Amino acid sequence: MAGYWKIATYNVNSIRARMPVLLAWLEREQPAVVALQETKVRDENFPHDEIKAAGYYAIFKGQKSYNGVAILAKSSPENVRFGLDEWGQPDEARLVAATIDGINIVNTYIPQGRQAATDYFYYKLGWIGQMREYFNRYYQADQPVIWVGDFNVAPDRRDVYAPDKLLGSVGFHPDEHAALDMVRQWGFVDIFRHHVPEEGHYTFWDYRVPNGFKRKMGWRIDHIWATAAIAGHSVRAWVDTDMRQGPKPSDHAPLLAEFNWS
Amino acid sequence: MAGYWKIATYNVNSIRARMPVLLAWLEREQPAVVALQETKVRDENFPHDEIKAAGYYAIFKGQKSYNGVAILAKSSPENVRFGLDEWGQPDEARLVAATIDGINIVNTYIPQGRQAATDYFYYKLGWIGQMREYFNRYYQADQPVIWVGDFNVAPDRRDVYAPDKLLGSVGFHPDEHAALDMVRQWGFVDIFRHHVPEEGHYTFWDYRVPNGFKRKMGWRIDHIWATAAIAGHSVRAWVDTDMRQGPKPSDHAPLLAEFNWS
DNA sequence: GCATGAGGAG
DNA sequence: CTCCTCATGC
Repeated sequence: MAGYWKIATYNVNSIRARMPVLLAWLEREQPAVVALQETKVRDENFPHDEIKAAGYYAIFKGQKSYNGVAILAKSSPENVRFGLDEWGQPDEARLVAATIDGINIVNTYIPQGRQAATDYFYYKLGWIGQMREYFNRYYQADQPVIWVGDFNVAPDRRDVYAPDKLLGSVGFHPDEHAALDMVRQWGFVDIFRHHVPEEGHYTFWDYRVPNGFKRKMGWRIDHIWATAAIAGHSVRAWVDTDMRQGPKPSDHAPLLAEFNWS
Repeated sequence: MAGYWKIATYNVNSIRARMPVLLAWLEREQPAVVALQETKVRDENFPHDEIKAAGYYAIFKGQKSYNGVAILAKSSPENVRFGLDEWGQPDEARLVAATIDGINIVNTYIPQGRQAATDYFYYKLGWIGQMREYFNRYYQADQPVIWVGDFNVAPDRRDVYAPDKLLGSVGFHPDEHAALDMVRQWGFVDIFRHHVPEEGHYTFWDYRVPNGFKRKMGWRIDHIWATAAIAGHSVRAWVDTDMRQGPKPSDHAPLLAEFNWS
């Protein structure tokens, strides 16, 4: 519906490889805010001009090969912040925050974790845990805050294609669920789940699973979470799988939500 | 003109990367014979089906990454031969010969030579020298023979954008000229030169020269040479630079010649 | 600059 | 399967 304030999160898996798809989708969808993850590009190579020509401000922090986050917005972002803590982490290219249209946006690309019971996995759990401190440090739970991004965690059985088989694997592990739940309890509502209780809505399909998208072998690991102050204004949420039909899709699909917010 | 027998030579710089451009051009130009160089593909990955669907027989010999030659033809190729000598050279993916419509076609991708006074350069000179023996071994100079391909040599001052500056560099070196002239004297006419005496007609523009094509900084290193038996039937010859305007052009443009030959 | 492959990652 | 970097060739 025109007039609603719309936010999207989209793991592009390389913004440079995804530019034709991304620009066509921005043109069509016109969200007020787009949170991008895995831009995989150094800041000096970020396609700022093309984004600007599409009508968006862009704030971004990247590195070569891995990670990289950005926020695109029709209004100018304020209070821009990068990284999980104040003293610039090893991977500050995983979090970008800004205030846009009076709403506090936090966009994260949470570490993938590789394998349960590895250092990578414990690093991921610790990273998630620090998000609660992050929200405590910068916001209050009665403010309008939207936490979006690739969380690399599917919260419950409805969010993976084979919950019994996958339980305990990275992305659908009890420890991840516990860690994420601690952050949720700071004051978030899973906006997609709020509107869509049914199972089988995914945002990610592993390239290595043959025909994973067609066979509906996906994961819901990208999320839009909001505090009560704004969750009450949410109108709908959905996964945009259109671009998965076209050429050169990302392994993720965009997740969108609309709010009746001036 | 419809009815003329048309041959083309085209260094595709990877046939797989060039398929969209190549197919559109075949559809438009419909040559009887097309000699391709630098296909850069192993035989098992040669796009045989698409070529066949375009109405062409294909004979090819490739290797991974480098070299690779092919002949596409509307009529079935006979007496097919690969490599410079009978006992399968290290780089047999540089020469393919066949008889098509009664005309003996030899398609070569002559070594580039890298730097004057290196082993690579002397290898190139030796390779060119062996071409005279090759023609002696398989043909007689009064037969219809067409030698086409990327010779990696610009024969005279009209064939490079800066003859004074470039004289002595690889591709425009007196030793290359002498070697090539020995083969010419076996019995060949440079068909393009026969029709177009003017300078400044090129078939190759180094990708590394910024805007080389626009600035006309090219080389005429692709050739169609024919014995008198068939040179006398040649009607015209030209470089097709159309595809250089479109997306993803090769660093070479196709060279074409027409003959009034049944 | 534009191709190729190898090796690493997810 | 689809990205990345790096090395290599022209």
